[in-house]
Amino acid sequence: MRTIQDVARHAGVSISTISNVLNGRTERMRGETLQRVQAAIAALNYRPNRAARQLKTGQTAMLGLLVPSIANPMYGYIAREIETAAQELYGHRVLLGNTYRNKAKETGFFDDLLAHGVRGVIVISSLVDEHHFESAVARGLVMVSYDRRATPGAASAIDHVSVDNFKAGKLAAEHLIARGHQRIAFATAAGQTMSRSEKIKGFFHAVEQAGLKRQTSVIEGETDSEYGDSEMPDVGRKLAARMAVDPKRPTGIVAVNDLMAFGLLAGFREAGLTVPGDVSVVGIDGLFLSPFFNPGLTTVRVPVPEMARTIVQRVIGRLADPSIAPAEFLFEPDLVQRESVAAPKPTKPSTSPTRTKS
Amino acid sequence: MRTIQDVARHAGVSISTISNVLNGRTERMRGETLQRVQAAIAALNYRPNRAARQLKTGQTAMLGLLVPSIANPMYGYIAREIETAAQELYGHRVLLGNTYRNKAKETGFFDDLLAHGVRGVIVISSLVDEHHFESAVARGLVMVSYDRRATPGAASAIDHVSVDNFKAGKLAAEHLIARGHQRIAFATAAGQTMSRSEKIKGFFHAVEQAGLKRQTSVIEGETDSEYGDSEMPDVGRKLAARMAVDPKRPTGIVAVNDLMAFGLLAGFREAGLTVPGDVSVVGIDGLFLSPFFNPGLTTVRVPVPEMARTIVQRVIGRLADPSIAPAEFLFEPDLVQRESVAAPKPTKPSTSPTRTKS
DNA sequence: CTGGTTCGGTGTATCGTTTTACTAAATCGA
DNA sequence: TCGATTTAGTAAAACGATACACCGAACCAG
Repeated sequence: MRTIQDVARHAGVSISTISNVLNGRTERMRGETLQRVQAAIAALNYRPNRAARQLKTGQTAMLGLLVPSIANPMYGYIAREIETAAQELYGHRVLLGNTYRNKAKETGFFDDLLAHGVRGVIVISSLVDEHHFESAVARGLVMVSYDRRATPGAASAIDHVSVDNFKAGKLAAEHLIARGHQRIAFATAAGQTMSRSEKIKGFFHAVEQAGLKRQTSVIEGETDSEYGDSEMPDVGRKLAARMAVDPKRPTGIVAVNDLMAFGLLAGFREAGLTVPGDVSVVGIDGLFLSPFFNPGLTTVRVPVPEMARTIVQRVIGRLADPSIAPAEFLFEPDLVQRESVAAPKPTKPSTSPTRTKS
Repeated sequence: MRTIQDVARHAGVSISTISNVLNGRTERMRGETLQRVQAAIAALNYRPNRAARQLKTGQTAMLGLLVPSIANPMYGYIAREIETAAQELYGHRVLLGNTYRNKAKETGFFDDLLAHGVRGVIVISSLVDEHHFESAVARGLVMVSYDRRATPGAASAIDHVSVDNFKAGKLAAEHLIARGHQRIAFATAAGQTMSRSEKIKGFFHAVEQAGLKRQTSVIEGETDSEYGDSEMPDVGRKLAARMAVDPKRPTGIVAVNDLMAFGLLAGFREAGLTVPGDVSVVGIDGLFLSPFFNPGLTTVRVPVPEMARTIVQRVIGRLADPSIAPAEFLFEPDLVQRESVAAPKPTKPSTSPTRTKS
């Protein structure tokens, strides 16, 4: 590897001059000198040593990205958009860490980022205890969090960019209600996270507006899905098996996310029920795989690319100007209809068949 | 952030001594001194500055990981296993880059790794031209490649760890043949990659053994799937639509990967065909989502966690000892049976119905 | 002619470590 | 008791960049 010294020698100028052109201070020199320096850089194929630069300036063009598990296709999608935006828009690289929703792993990641001189970090986490976040911020990290609303009232040191989960839950429930469902449920994994409870609030809001409150419920999987990927469809499948044997089961279900919806689909099928014939299901996320399931999954889509751009722009922006105050950004989800929702079968066979036909 | 100076002052020793304990040279000092230093480190919550250390030693505990798209669940899975192994087994962090199978992006990633002082890189790529890999190795990178066989004969500067793709294709075809299929096909995207052609060779090997060669074919999607994720199921869906209208279509299909198989499933369903009733399909990969499709996808599983550990162990090992020669590692895939394969329907309706019932 | 400004650069301390000498004190063998 | 070792630790020169303070020459107004 070439050093700034080599370039200086090759161009016949001092290293200060090289450094000046490297950092855009070209107004201080003759065009001819600039040319010579640039020629030397090109000739030697010189790239500044980032470690040296970082040691001196304390800055590095790297961002940390912490996800529960990159094997979860939703996080993979978000990560791809974030990495691409960071790279193409701002020339930053990203350091990835899987946390498995484990606090020690998250803390360890922050330690390493700090040690590596990385000052900007994007976190996707749903740990309820966010104390270690605040302490990481106190130690100098600029943090933006995905899909994790600020605790209302509490002034946060962290940017929050999330989808409007309340609206997502509401949209899903309203869709079921509009199709005529009266007994609906919200299916989720055990354990509360902020985004989950927002979705549930929105879901109940729609239900109450329709006067259906007494007939609706929240159904929780037996275990929390620790990583948020492989286990999630499994809890959906088990939930469906449980519901299938209940004669008073809901006719329409909104799943906390698409992965759970996929599991629900499989579970109902295995129990001999058809979707949407016997039961309707709507997901939340809008995974690229959802149209390929059978039936194609109706789901509430999260605008991932726009959110990713905002996230990256916030970290970089606040890194450059620390006086910018943390803020909260909310994005609008929208419903995409496919084949997993239909009108419910009439509740009692004794009801006049004309009502069904109307 | 504390520096080694602060610790030295706090412990009442020189910075050399601190550095010595940091680097395990504890045999050169009294136990009492060691204790004092450790206490000081703990008291100040000191972490060595990696940039400074790297500037001095030229080493950094970071690995590069280059994937076509982290939104592809298969790459997400591999990435998770690699990151976890690197972190837990060797304390290394990973720098992620999406390449979109674009040569300029790959080259740019190598440049940045070098500039950041990262010397070990893991690449998942299927670009046919591997010249830029060799040149990156020449510039000092230690590289291990996933699922990309070495070009036979040519001594490579790169480690290759892959699944036995020949066997994967063979296993899939044999399964179809064992179930009685006589007219089978291999479905792939346009564009050749090494792993694709190995799979096809294995596929044909099985077909020839069974004497079925004349009736079997390779069916190519119209466009290459540029990223390897969202587009892949789409080409499968279109392929299925095309096949569905062909009266002499194959009764059994092996898909180049699970994502394409998912698309095939959806495409046949939309065309009014049932799987496995009208046509059987088997995938390759063993994605965690494959059991949740309808029907559950029969697929050839690749042993990702074991491969990930080998990959990481190779980079780290060769980084530590440059005299180790690059090698090739082949892993065995295995078939996991689910519901997407059945015996074919009898070819002609005029055939005695007793055969069908038997 | 002279003092002040630009212009076009350069010298060098510094960032936080690592590591190769080097040294003062203690111990030891004969 | 003396020179040689060993023990326990330290001094200081890098690593490759940045940026502040400086400097000589040319120019210019009065």
